[in-house]
Amino acid sequence: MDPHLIRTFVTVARCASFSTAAEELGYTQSAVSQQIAALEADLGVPLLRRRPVTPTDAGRRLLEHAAPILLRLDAARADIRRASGAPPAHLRAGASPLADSGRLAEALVRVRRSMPRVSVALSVLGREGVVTGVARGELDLGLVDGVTAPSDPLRLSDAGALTSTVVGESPLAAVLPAGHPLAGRATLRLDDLADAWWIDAPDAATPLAQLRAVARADGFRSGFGYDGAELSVLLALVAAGAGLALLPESVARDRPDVAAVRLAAPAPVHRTELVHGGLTGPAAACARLLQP
Amino acid sequence: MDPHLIRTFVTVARCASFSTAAEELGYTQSAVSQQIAALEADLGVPLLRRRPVTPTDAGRRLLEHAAPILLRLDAARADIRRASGAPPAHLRAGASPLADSGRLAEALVRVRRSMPRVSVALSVLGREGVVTGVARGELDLGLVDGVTAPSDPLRLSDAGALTSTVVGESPLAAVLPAGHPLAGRATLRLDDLADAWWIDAPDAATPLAQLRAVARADGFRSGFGYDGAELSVLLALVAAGAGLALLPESVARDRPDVAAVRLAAPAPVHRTELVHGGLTGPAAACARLLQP
DNA sequence: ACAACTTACGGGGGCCGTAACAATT
DNA sequence: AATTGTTACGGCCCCCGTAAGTTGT
Repeated sequence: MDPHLIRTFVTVARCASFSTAAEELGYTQSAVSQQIAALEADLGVPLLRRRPVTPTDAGRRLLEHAAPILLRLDAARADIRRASGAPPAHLRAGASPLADSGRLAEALVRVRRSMPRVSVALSVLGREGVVTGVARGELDLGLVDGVTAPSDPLRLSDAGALTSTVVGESPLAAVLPAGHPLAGRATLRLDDLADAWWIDAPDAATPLAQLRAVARADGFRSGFGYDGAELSVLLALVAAGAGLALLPESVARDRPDVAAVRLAAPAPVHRTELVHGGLTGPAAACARLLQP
Repeated sequence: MDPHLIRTFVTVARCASFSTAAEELGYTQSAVSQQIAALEADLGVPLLRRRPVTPTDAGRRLLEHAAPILLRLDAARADIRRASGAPPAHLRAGASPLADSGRLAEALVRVRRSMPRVSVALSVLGREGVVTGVARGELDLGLVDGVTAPSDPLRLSDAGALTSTVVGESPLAAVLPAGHPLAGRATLRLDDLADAWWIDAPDAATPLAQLRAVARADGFRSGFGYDGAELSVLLALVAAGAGLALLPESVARDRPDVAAVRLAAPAPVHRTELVHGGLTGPAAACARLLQP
């Protein structure tokens, strides 16, 4: 189970082709063929059906394990690099779209003002992207948002030695078209919304899987997906009747075509957490500015 | 970051010696020396101080990552083996000391009675041991106990594709010597016990770290450790005044020398969960018998 | 001086590339 | 027939073992 082999296996499965994967990895397709054969021999199970190239059941299992394994490996390397070596002269921050990036931006500017020699960069990525970026050491800190029961930690994908602290919470609201029958209500219960139709927008809104976990209920069907992270697009979709979305209450203000109805207590909350793998140098200064 | 190298590194660090590790691994100490050198070259950091052999900061970081990484690798292999291949003709079960092993034993006996050709084995291990055993495929199912807030999952070490279901809960009690000033109370609050002295018995009682996490408080000091899993030994220690222990209420019955005082609501509970990596064959039958 | 880790060096096995082969469309 | 994956073979590199070298106690 050489990570090297896992990596090529993942690539082959994604490309659904030995030759394309070989090109992408800089090998000959013969080498790739041999690597897959070696992996299958090691595990004693065929992982791919050929022509067309499709993962077997065993292969699908391996695919599920591959990403976390490779991530942990990268995270370990990054963590070790952090442990030794001078604190960096730059600050790379990441934020998921619904995290309070305004506050982060302000903190970054203040850091740069007080330490003019450090270069600062901010990236907005999906939740996964932020967490994995921090884990891999590509980001010095990240602001990730999510939905949980109050006073419960966010369930982030586990990459090992990451620590996270709460930097903000805000009430959640179901966002619906302005004319919707429920739009007049003062509050709503999450359970009552399980039967509604939702927009599946894992980056721009609350992922439906997270929603089901928090509500401890199935349902939350979706017939409409949105893969981007643009809030305005999502709100336009809601207004057009594509489905509902669960968002922090504040985002729906100043839009006449949608209505936000706050969830009734006991309700899950929208929380943003600061994620990092050990704060040193400029990142530590930035983190201090983000504390309430 | 070849897993092979990580493995030897862990062994060397544990043995605090290249030569002893080499013997244990079946290599020459020269080979081990070269492997460590290769790993250090790959990471660009010294991992060990020599003479005496001691991990550096970076090495300590790697040690923390190593176990989860190697576990996940093993877990992936086990998961793939499970996915392909006939359901086994045996049933290997594990339980942590405070899990309801009586109920498990009964279920195992009934399984064996209805399927006389399957061989059954039961091991009592530490909590970690059960979870890792199931993850590695050495156990078909495990019964693990722990302490959490009600309606909160047990926080098990993450090895990937394991699923767990609740099979039982019982109230928690602080166990104290019979003559203790608090022994007469009807109930106690966990917060009030943070300043007491506790027995650090991670396998036989609630691990103190878990206690602090549930209580959301520091404290729970310890001046006395017990490494075994024997409940009678632990209760004898409590009776002798070594410290307090948090246990399911039932275990302290029939012992005149200790008193169990139930925790006042809202209190954490003692819960045992069934852990498995996909139920097939006899394991599925056993799991059905364990459902309430 | 000894114990223990490192370095030098040689052999063998594994890994990749070239090229011929096989199988599927 | 063309495309794509497999097998055969040869070279190179990596890895381990032997043995000499170095270092800290």
